[in-house]
Amino acid sequence: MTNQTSGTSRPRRSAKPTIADVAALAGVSVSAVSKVVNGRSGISAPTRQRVLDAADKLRWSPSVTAVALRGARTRAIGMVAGRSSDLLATDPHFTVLISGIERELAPADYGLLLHIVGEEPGAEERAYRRLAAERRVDGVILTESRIDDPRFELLRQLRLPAVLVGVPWQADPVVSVQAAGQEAGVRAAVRHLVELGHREIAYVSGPEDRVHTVFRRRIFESTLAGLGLRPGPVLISDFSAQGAVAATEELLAAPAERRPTAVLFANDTMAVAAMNAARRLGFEVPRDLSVIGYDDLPLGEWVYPRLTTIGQDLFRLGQATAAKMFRLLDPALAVAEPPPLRPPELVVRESTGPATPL
Amino acid sequence: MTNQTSGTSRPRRSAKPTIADVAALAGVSVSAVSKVVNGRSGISAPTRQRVLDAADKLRWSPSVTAVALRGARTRAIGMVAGRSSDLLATDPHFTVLISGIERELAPADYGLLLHIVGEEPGAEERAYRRLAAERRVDGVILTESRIDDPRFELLRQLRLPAVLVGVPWQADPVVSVQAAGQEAGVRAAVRHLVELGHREIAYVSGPEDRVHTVFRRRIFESTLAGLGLRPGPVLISDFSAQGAVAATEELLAAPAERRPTAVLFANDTMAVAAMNAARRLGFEVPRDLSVIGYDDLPLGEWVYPRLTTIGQDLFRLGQATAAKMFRLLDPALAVAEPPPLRPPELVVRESTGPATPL
DNA sequence: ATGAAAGCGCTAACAA
DNA sequence: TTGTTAGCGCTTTCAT
Repeated sequence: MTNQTSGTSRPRRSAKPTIADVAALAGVSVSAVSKVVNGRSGISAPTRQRVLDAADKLRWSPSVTAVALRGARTRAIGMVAGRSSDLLATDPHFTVLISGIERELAPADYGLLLHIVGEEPGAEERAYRRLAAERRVDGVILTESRIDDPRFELLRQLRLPAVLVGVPWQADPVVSVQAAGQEAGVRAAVRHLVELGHREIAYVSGPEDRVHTVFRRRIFESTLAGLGLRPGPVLISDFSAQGAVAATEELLAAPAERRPTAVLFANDTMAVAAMNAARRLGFEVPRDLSVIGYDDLPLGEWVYPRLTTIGQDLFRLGQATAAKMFRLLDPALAVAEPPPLRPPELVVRESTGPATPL
Repeated sequence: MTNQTSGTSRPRRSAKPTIADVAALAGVSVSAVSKVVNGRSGISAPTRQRVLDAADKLRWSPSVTAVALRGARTRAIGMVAGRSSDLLATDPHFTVLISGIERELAPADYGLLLHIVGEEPGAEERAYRRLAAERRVDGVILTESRIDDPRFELLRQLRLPAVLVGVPWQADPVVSVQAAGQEAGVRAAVRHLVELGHREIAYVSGPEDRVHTVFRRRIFESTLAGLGLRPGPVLISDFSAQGAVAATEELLAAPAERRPTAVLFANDTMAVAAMNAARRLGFEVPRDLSVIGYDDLPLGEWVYPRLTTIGQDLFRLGQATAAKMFRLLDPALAVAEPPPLRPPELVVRESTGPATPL
């Protein structure tokens, strides 16, 4: 009765049930159970039902660990965020993206394994190497495409399936996800400002090694050129609020005739920080300075004045990315086609207004 | 030569190396390799070195999957966020906390498996059940303690080690992490306002089923009572910016003699949204209304006016939580003692000022 | 000090 | 249709 001898029989103590317990309870073999849970053929209806009942009763579901070891999927996707936590805290960009990814992963019973590494050189590479060596994930999602991104080669070498969120640089050998017509947003923003009479328009960009940053700056310049205008000052900043404040101070310190009357920022957080900095310097938005952000985060709705921004649906972008990953790993995983991506578009609110003549 | 017969020998194709490859290269047995990587005794120095070299050369590290199956750790901690993604996007609270957790997990080679589930009833429970049934994680971190939190019983039943971030309700049977002296923050904030001459002080709290919310409201009320004052209006809101805006509109709509001259909010995001809402209604902060937030997120530094808030070091709280989890799972994992937690303290900036006499 | 071998829970070939 | 069994990569007795 109180025996605990080896594999004698079924009365397990109280540990987690295994496939063997289910098989025993259903009175079938383990392989029968396996076939049922994996939807393989060659199982009679009554048997299937008995297995299902047993599994249900025992609250059993296959151990991902064992399945993974067996060579199949780990049912996890990795993501390495190489940003300082401070930046992460300021800019919800990532959070929204991750939420979108999750929304797609969850129904497929996939998890997201997150690694937030600092910006120390090598930290990111180490994280990917470990993910691969330990066979922890089926693939990784990359964000913030970089020019000549070293991660692509690394991942190829590591044989880790990867999907990039956003704009690839040249013919980068990694699957990427983005809406067509990326240039629409910045283009519309510039036109909007020009229509409002602005002639001296500044651009505050993120670090120059980021693809999207460079890409957008080029659109900015070419749109202006197409309108026969010359671009105002272009400042390279980081993505931080402090960076935006510093840039704003610099821009507004210029003599009035060279001072920009409008600024485009690389993200909403920077734009909002800039509005506040401007006000602190005695400039009123949008009367003295028009400001445009990027991303259309909820933030923009409740600041004062409400932020005019270039909207992209990051949540949906996350979804699409995860879906692409599924298609890459195993088309059977991609249940439903996610909603299509829309190009970024200008959301006009209150932070832009007519240029005030000097 | 071109054989691919079974376990004949070593010339693996190009797949990931296994412990056997390392053993072969080092000319030892697999168990020797295992002992070396696990720091077991009974290995001579030269052997250890040969193994290390071989592992290094092959860029091998143990498969977490196999280790986990073997019954040891999965080297992953789970976290289920039961918030709408919109709230997540607005309030970086979570992000900072997660960064802190990560900082502690990473050196121990632990990953964070994140599940963002919506607010549909049952979604959260399902997520935990799956985490447990699939044996995906060694333990879970819980946030946002709730009154009579059903998760504790669930997790106990699931035999899933859990650590709670923040204030437990009564004698909840879950390990929890928080700094001593939680009441210090709100208490100092109330005193600060009273010293500035405010007598009609409002409180806008989060949902009433949250422990920290109720806890803070009580401190608010008791501090005021201790000062011989009666609390102003207490509004129950959600944690959203919209909620804060609505609450502010309600508060400011009151006739002047009953209108609060200061408000405490449940978090920084709400406070900032409220400042903007007030301005939109023609009230200037802090002249007409003093505003205090909670958390001390970076946001508060660059809004205008700069936000007075109750600071708690969420990053460090995350670290401490992960450390506690390690201690719970296996004291050997807890490498260094994390820095001690400090009680929340008032950070006075620009959003609070003297009460303007009627 | 070192190695052989038995599983951990599962899947998939192969038998029956 | 059903069951038996050999591993997946690793750790851990138990021999040697």
